[in-house]
Parts: sequence; C-alpha cells; structure tokens
Amino acid sequence: MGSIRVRFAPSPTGYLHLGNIRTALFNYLFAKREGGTFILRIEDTDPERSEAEYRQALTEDLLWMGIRWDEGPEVGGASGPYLASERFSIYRQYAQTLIQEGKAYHCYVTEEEIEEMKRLARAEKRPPRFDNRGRDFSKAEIEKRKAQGIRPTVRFKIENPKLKMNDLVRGEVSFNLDEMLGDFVIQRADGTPTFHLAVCVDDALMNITHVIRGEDHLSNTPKHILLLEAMGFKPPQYGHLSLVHGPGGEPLSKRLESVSVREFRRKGILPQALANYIALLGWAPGDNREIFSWQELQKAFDLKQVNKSRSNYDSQKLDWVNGQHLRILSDEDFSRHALAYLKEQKLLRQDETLVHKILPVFKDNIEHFDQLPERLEVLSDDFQYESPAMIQTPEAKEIFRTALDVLNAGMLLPFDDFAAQIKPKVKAKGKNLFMPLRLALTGKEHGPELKRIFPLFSRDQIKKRFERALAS
RNA sequence: GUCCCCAUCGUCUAGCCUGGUUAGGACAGCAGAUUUUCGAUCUGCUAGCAGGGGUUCAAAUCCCCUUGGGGACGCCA
Repeated sequence: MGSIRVRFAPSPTGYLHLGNIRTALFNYLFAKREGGTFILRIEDTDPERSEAEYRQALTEDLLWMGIRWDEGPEVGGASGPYLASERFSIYRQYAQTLIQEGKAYHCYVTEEEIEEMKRLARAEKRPPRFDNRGRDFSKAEIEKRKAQGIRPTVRFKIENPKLKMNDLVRGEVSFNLDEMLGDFVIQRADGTPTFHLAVCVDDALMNITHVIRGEDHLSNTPKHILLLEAMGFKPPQYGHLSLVHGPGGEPLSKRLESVSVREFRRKGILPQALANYIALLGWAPGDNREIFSWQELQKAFDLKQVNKSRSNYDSQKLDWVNGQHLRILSDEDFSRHALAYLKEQKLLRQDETLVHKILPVFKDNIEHFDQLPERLEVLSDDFQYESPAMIQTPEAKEIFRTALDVLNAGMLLPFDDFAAQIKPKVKAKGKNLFMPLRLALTGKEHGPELKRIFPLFSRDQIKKRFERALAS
C-alpha cells in the first residue's frame, strides 16, 4: 500500500500548538506506517491573517519534532506549488467552471444583509443559516446591485439535504444538511478563494487519499464532499480526531502560549518525548506500554485504535514522560542534547567543556532542560544560598569548621569517606548534617547526590566554599 | 436555538465490536523502603463504569431516554 497520500495543511495564523502538532504527527505516523507520502501544504488563503513569520515558525517546529515532509515548501514535489497563495488562479478556474455548470452562482447579497439575517434568526431561535436568497435574484435586481458597486461572492449550491459518510475514527456519521447548511461562499468578493474551495481543489489535485484532521472540521466535511463531487472528484477518506483541551477543559487556542510547540522547546522538552506524550492523548497501544522511542511509536501507532472522546492536556504527565526519556539517554547523548538546548535558548553561561563534563550528573534529577541553568550555578563560586537560614545555625557552623579541619588534615577523600570523618565529630546527623553540607557545597536544597558533585571540584574550591559558608 | 460528535479513577487510558474481569495500567496524591540529605528509584494504598429505563440467566459492554461536555452553523481555517 505505497499509494497512501496524506497532508498536514495548517494556516500560518499563529504558532503551532499541541493540537496542531498532534494532527501532524498522526498524519505522519499513519502515512509512514504504510510507506505512504506525507505532504505539507500551507493554507494561506486569507491574506489578511497569514504571516510569513508564522509560516517560518511552523516548518521549524515540525522539523524540530522530527516530522519531515516528502512534498511541500522547500522540498517541492510533483503537485506543487504547496502554498495556497500561489494557487489562486487554479481555484478561480474551478469556481468559474462550477458557475458555468450551474453548480455555483454569483451572489450579490452584502455582508450587512447577512448580519441582519443572522441576528433575526437568532432572535427567533432559528438556526442562523444562509437562506439562499441570492440564488434567484432577478436580472434587474442584480443590475441594480452592480450599479451600487456591490461585488459578488461565489456561492456553492447545496442541493442534497442528507449525507452519510464513513469516518476513519468515528465510523458512520450522517448529516441533516437541510437544517444546518445554506449555500456557502467559495470565493470572496475580492476574488480570493475560501478555505473550503482551496482544500477541496488541493486535496483532489494532490491526490490525497486520507484526510486526517481535527474534529472541528467534522461539520465541514459534508460541504467538502459535495463540492468535490460537484467538481467531478472522488472524495478522500476522512478521519476526524477529537480535540485536545487545556488542563481545565478549556479549548486550546493559538493564543494560549503554554501549549505552543515553541513553549515546549523553550522549556526543554525532548521532541521524542513530546511525540510520545501527544500520541498517548487519544491513543493507546493496547498493552501497558507508556514510553516509546520514535521507532517504536511508528511501529505501534494505529489509527484504528484512536479513541473518539476528547482529552485534556496534563503538563505533569508530559514532564514525567520527558523525565523517562531523559533517563533512557546515555550520558553522552544527554550532554549533547542538553548542551544543544542551552545554546539554542542562549542559556549557556559557563565554560562549555566544564558544563559538558558536569551535565550527566543531573540526568536523573531533572524533568526538563530549563531546570539546568539553575543547577549549573554550582559551577560558579559566588552562588546564592537557597535557604541562608540553614547554614547559619551553630550546628551548621560546627559542621563547616569540622569539614575544614578534615580538609586541612590530609588529602582529599571521596565524599563518603569525607562525610564519615565529619560525622563522629559533630552533633548533627542525617538530614541535619547533609543539608548544611549540600547548601555549603551547592547553594541548593535539591540536586544530584553529593558524592557525584564532590569529585568535580578541586580541594581549593571545596575549601573556599566551606570558608564562605562559615562566614555567612 | 438547530445539526453533528462524545461520556470508565482528579487526569491520560485498557476493557466495549464478539455480554460472564477481584474493571487492568500510567500520571498526580498518600504511605513505606532505599539514598546517613533533597531529588531520582522501588513497593504498597486511595480512587472510576454520569443517571434512568429496557434486552438478557447475566450489562462498563447491546438498545432507548435524560443529563453533562465539545464542535459546527463566517466573504476564519
């Protein structure tokens, strides 16, 4: 089945968020599993909202995730161009043909009239659908409106009131179009196409076999099927993914920064961890596995097992998944990824070789990379103490004095032996002994095991730190 | 309002199609172990079939209704 062709067709009107990237991922996984083709198409049909910056960000985010398109911007392909804005003349042709065949018409109804109509409908508790009034304006009426300077839209005629489809994830779905759909606009008064015309023409011309998209498009699907058929094309198979919502159940929006792909990058989430987590939203492998590598994910993912109900984003579970992925990495891979992150986010403040050497120490200890800069403060000699009170007690001072004595008495010992020497000479023990030691050495209450941190410093550095703690 | 979709622990889910399970796993929470500290790790515990009616010897599972949630109803996508 190498003939599968899917597409991800975002509009460049904001940054990609969790829901968008999930749709992209499911398309990608679905296609790759069958050896199919994944196409990226930019749906910038609305010049007013589309921005080049977002287009750039979008491809960057996709690539970061590890999603590569076989056809699309930059890479090209046989069905290009892949920017809707470069295809306007094609859409216009199809609109023209539909008009000639009597399947669409120039509509001289103004936006003001439609507003008024909808307002009325709502007031009377009727569905606010277009009443098709522009369909049979008389010649005279049209001439009159033309004379007033009204530019027409092109509307597609809805003729079939009932429609059934078989959705890849939801099964059989039927629509009663009579109640909900009026003739809809396929070309704006300024001659630009609407999304409906563009997707249908593009999907058909690009030979898309499966359209996997968000459930918000489910009610658009009858429009698309009707349009496609009117143009003489066979509609693709549709699959509508349930939407992901925020932690409180609120809908995700492109303005919600906390769920944007860029925010996850900033936070230092690994792309494979994000993919792993996102895939688990609405899909489960059937066994009890939770952690997947990219390869395992590609192998295991099956659109048939995607469930129909909505899900909520839970940052705690994402963090956990990311932590698991971090721990799977070898020390070397961890350092490489972490360093790349620090550089990308411009957070590298210390000597690179030194940082590279110390990084593995934190591998078992963090959930995402943005916790690193704070941890790396141990490398500088003048860090702030997280809880100054803890090193100012008489017991703490006693510990520091003893530590200095031990240091001065002989050579630098491994941490366990070092601690063992201090222990019998001071009153404090357990937590009360180790917390002051940790504070004096690292300035923090949390961190890796002290015996891993200890060997990274010279005897002089250690001495200085205890002297400083003693003086604080 | 109308149409469409959905409904298992607080959250993500398995089980539903093909009725018989102590309703399984994970995150979070709580407790313990370990680490002479925190974190990480390990073990255990708490917690769920939205409600009502059918069908059936038997219903999370099949059917209907109610309720709740979501989506669509744009010259946005």
